[in-house]
Amino acid sequence: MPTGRAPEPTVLRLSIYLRCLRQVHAEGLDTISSAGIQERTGITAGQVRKDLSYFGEFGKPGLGYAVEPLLTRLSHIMQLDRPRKVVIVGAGNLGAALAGYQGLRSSIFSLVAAFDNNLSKIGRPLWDVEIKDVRELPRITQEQGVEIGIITTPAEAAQGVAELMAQGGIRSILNFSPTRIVSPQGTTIRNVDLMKELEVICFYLPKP
Amino acid sequence: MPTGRAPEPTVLRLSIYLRCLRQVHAEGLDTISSAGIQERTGITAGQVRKDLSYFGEFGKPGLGYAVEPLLTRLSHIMQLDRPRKVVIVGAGNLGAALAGYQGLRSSIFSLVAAFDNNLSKIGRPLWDVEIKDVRELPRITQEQGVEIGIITTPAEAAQGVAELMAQGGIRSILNFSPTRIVSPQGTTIRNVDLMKELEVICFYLPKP
DNA sequence: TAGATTGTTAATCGATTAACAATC
DNA sequence: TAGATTGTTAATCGATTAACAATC
Repeated sequence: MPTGRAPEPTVLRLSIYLRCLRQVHAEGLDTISSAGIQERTGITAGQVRKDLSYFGEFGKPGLGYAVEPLLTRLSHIMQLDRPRKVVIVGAGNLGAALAGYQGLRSSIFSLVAAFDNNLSKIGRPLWDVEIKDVRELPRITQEQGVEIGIITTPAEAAQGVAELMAQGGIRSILNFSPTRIVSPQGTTIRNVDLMKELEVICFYLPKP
Repeated sequence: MPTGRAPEPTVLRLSIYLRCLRQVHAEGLDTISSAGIQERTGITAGQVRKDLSYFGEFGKPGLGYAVEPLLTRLSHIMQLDRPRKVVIVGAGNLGAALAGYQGLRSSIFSLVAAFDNNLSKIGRPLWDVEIKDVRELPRITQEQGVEIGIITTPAEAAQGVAELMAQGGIRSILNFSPTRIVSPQGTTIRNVDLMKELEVICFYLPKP
């Protein structure tokens, strides 16, 4: 029986299970055991069962988990069962690369606009969307019901953009700028810091 | 006195301290307390002291930490005190965006080549480097003493690329492809999974 | 010196692992 | 049924926080 809240590491793993299950499903299997998930993800079978148990009882002793129902349940738990609108702010190289992702044109996510503050970019197309003036962000996201914002601006602009996003009704932000953002009231932020990752792998370089 | 090994979360924070110290140094301060670091990073003062204590005693009671010496010491601990050569494999949108990063043309990192397996890309320039045939990777990285590899290929190619990198003497890999790589013997891999991050923020969207 | 701040120890908190009774 | 595998409990492990004596 699901007791309190699931720990964050569990949530991260949930998305790994989801990817694993999609693949297993595509392969046509309709059942998988926690041991099978371990084999494919490297996450131990006990951990898998523990993680899932935060959300309910999905398996049958002796049989394992029915792939498709579990996929459906986990998608629902992760709130990936209805389309989410996304905007990207910062139409530089990284913003453009992310805007091109097929994953942002899927049944789960749809990219509705990109924004920049650079006049020479505003009005131009970026893949299949238009680059808009960032000052229009709150209005546009409000009108369209955008729920997710991706920040790919330089560090200096990030905090201001986060606040515009909050104004525009966005509640979840993925921040790629190399700076700490103070979460506007009511928003969740996840940070992806590419230079930090690069520095961290240096630490793990073999010591001379 | 530094006892055993530092936990991984500590290493991640080290790179945050480093960024903070660089900024503080640029502002011309020459001393900072753990409380000052807390103010700028959000990491509690006690945590800061604990983290640093895994590596030595860097502060003076009553005074705090001398910024420049600490910067030097931490850079050394993180192995960021001499230049590291980097290659990128996968010259798609993301690879191109990362290859354009100024941080890869710094005193810490230098990008020496990009690789792809697509004949129409091989031989073309990508920013200031040339796109080479991925089959040449082991030879080139070996010759040039490349230590870090960045993978921005599709999932299917990632494992093979990691093995080529290992052959070429690369010991640390940053993997952006959405798949689990089994580390070749002697290599460390860090994974950055953009679609996963996007899925995870959906979990934290306000529940209806 | 007195005030400030470190480094470290002990207490707490949280997550992972091991193990097994329940059950398909 | 017998074998397999779940969900869960208890034990372990590891990281964070609180607190304070040492000391600049």
